[in-house]
Amino acid sequence: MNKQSTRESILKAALECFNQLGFQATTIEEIRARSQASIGSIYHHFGGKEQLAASLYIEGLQSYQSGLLKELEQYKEAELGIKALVKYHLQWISKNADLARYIFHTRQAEFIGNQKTTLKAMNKDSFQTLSKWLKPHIKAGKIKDLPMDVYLSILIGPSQEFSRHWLAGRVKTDFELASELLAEAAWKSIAY
Amino acid sequence: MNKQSTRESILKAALECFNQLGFQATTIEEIRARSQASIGSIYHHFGGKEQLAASLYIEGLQSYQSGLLKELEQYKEAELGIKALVKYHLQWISKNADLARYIFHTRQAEFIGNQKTTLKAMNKDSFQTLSKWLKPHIKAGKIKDLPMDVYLSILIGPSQEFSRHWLAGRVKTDFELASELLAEAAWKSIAY
DNA sequence: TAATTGACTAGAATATTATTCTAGAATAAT
DNA sequence: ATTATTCTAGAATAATATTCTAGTCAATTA
Repeated sequence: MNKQSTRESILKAALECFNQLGFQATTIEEIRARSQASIGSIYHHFGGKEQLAASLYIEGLQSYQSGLLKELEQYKEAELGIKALVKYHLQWISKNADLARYIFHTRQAEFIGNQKTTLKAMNKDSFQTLSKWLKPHIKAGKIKDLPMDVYLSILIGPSQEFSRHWLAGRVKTDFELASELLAEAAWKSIAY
Repeated sequence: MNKQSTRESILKAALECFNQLGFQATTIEEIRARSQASIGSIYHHFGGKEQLAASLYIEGLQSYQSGLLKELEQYKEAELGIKALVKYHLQWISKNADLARYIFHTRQAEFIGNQKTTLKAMNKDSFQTLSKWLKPHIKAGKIKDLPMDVYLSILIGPSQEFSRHWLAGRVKTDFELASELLAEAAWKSIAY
């Protein structure tokens, strides 16, 4: 009966609330009630509602990103890597639907104040790792040479868009099938 | 010296505030001050902070969507239509950066309560118009036949993703160039 | 083991902010 | 011209976030 740490309970309750009620409509009181923590604890651990939202966002994104990059680095071959990337993205979202709903539906600008720096660093980091992985394949003529930002948009955009619809419950297509189709499409869109 | 209607001033001030400070951090008082309206007027016109945000969102989206569909319907030919679609999307975003920043960065779940129905209707509507336009081209074997939701993700996703980065100021590539590249890519990704 | 320290919990007190309400001005309808 | 309706104002109130003081607990040191 290993009790969840208070901090964990608060994060969990907050995620529930934010997804169910939206950020602005969830009150600290509601989070307190659901997590069975005290107001004092919440403020001790997070400092406020915004920072709480930010922690949730950043910790979630971190878990997603690190997994993504770890996955990618297991592949040497271009096609396999690209497809794995897309599949990982979709898999992670379906396995962590609540967190994904929060992270990928959320308006970043909302809470980022202090954390802006952290976030930028994280993005830059994974951007670079990705670029580094791609470079040799571009040089080898396996995949097209486009401006990196256009590149990423073409590669990630469709999965991102699809996930958004799926999370919102607006998708009829089987997730597995879609995953295959999107991986294939991503590869086709950048392969020579 | 045709004075902007009070309602307009409020919307304008709210957009400014939401983009600059984020939804949660903007106070009614700040909107009142910037719009030079009274608290009473704000509540009279919109009913509350959430509904104000919702109106901004819905009216903006409406303007975007109707333009998009009107543009599309001018083209009979598949390739031209698809490319025009992508270009319109990007153009609209660059011409209406503030509104776009608000609409496409915003977390829908946030305020949608009452308006949920309105929004669904709008989406369904444009979804259908789009499907109808695509159908003959699919039948004619000009473009691939994929599940419609996967289809739209591939078509719209990259531009959406690129816009997000551009609006966040994270893009180095020239917007015009990117626009061409993305239109081309969109076409390639669905053409037979 | 007792004392000390720092992290953590509690919830009442306070401050901030959203919303309601009452009154009146401007505009439109009859 | 009179009446109804929409709109503007801002003070009064209610809801909510945050701070503050007083503790508890668990680890560390003397």
